[in-house]
Amino acid sequence: MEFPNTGDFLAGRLRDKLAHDDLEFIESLVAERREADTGEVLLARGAVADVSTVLISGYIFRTIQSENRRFIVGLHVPGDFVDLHSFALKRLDHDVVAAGPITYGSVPHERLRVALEERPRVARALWFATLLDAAIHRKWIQMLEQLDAPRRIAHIYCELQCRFELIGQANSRSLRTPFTQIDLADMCGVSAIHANRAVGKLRELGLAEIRRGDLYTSDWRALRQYAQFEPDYLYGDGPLRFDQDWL
Amino acid sequence: MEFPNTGDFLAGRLRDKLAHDDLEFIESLVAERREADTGEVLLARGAVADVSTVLISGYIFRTIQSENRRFIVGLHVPGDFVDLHSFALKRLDHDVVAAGPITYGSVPHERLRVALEERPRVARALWFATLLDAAIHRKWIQMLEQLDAPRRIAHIYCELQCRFELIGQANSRSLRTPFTQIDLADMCGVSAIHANRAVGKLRELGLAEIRRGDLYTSDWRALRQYAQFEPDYLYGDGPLRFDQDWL
DNA sequence: ACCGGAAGCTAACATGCATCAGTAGACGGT
DNA sequence: ACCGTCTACTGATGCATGTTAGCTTCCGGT
Repeated sequence: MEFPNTGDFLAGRLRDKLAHDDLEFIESLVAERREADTGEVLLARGAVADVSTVLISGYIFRTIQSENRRFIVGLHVPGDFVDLHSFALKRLDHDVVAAGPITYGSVPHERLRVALEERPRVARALWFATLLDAAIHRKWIQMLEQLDAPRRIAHIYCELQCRFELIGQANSRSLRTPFTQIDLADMCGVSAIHANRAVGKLRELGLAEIRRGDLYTSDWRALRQYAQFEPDYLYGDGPLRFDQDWL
Repeated sequence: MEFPNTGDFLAGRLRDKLAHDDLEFIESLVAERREADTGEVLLARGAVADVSTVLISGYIFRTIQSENRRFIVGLHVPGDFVDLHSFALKRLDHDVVAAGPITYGSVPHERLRVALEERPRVARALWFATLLDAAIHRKWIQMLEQLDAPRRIAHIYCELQCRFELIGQANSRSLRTPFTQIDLADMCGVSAIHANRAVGKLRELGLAEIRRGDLYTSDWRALRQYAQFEPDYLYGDGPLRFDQDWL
């Protein structure tokens, strides 16, 4: 799960948005590299932190815990800053949790503060990252308003695949995740049993095979069409494409 | 719909977060004051703007248009900056639309750029505003994953009431909006017919009466409890309370 | 080899919601 | 005064999803 072709471990979505020395600078912010395992809470709702976290390998959930049930309201891939807001908001409204085994880096807020003042391009890139998160949130809202359970699951995997493509880590025929069907259910807002039915339906339709979280398909295009997935909102290529030159 | 007790027309959520001269400064950014009516698109998906918009009175929807249907993915009240992202993202992934008659102010990006450089406290306040939007998005995701239609409608009104309280514009027994039942349906991801039944159910339960978008209730507490509404995520008072001193 | 727990899977029934069809009142245009 | 359109409202039917219960498979621990 390391970044290929480079020693950079955190370039992620920022890679082609920033000059090389800015990337190196961001990496130099990381004070420590750590590991965590399934279910470990990196930052709990309401807690105050003096570091922010960047995901290096694996997946991270944003979850909101209610009385009976856990809801997954966001999902992160390597290269994402997962709690930049803890810097600006002081306390987070939700939990940040490891989904499967991960490695991550810690960036002390003090270094972040200095960086934001001295490197305007870095500041903009980080702002872009939080706005991208919001765009993804909006897409999830639409997805929940519009799609039935099998399409929601397909959409989530399509989004993940696309985000991996954007950081150069996608495989063409499979997408490995440690998600259980319960995780999928909590992302889609359906019961675990129904998530199981939905997975079955995708298999039945010949669109995708999901086993132990790993998705296998021979036809991403068909899957994307079924899920009504349109990647514009990720600001990669296409009509909404983001250029750092803009700012 | 003017702000009470002051000539300030845009203090909004920022009022108690900033010193008076910072507030005056933000207001001085507004180059022009305009009006718009139901359905007018202030900023279309994919369009490039050289101004950002602050809502002065009325309501604004964030919408995503799909082939057959419109989805409302966000909602704004007076004092909100509704397209700060157009500044940083260049192009927006969704439409910004007037919900009923509104007045709004336009802030040229050039002024914004200067302001962000020269007034760090203002920059932080605006960053806070975009992060607050993201927190509201997350709550909507949870709401859609967790609640049935009547509770979703109740939750939306509770959130609005709370946001008006935070800007000092709430009435104790009623909440006026120009929303049609179709609007409510598009926010909740249900059909207009079902939105109608949901409104009927709230009336039947004696929790609230919704007529032409206006909600009347004698017991906000009961309504909040029914909708499982907990206002933490709005970063007003309470455990997550936001202090500008933090940064 | 055995056990126990977690994940995946299935069936049967109950509820939420969509869809289709249709009615009634409000409103603006002519 | 009339018409058409938009919004609110109602009933009937079918699909999507929740709930409960029970079963299997896999896997780690002893």
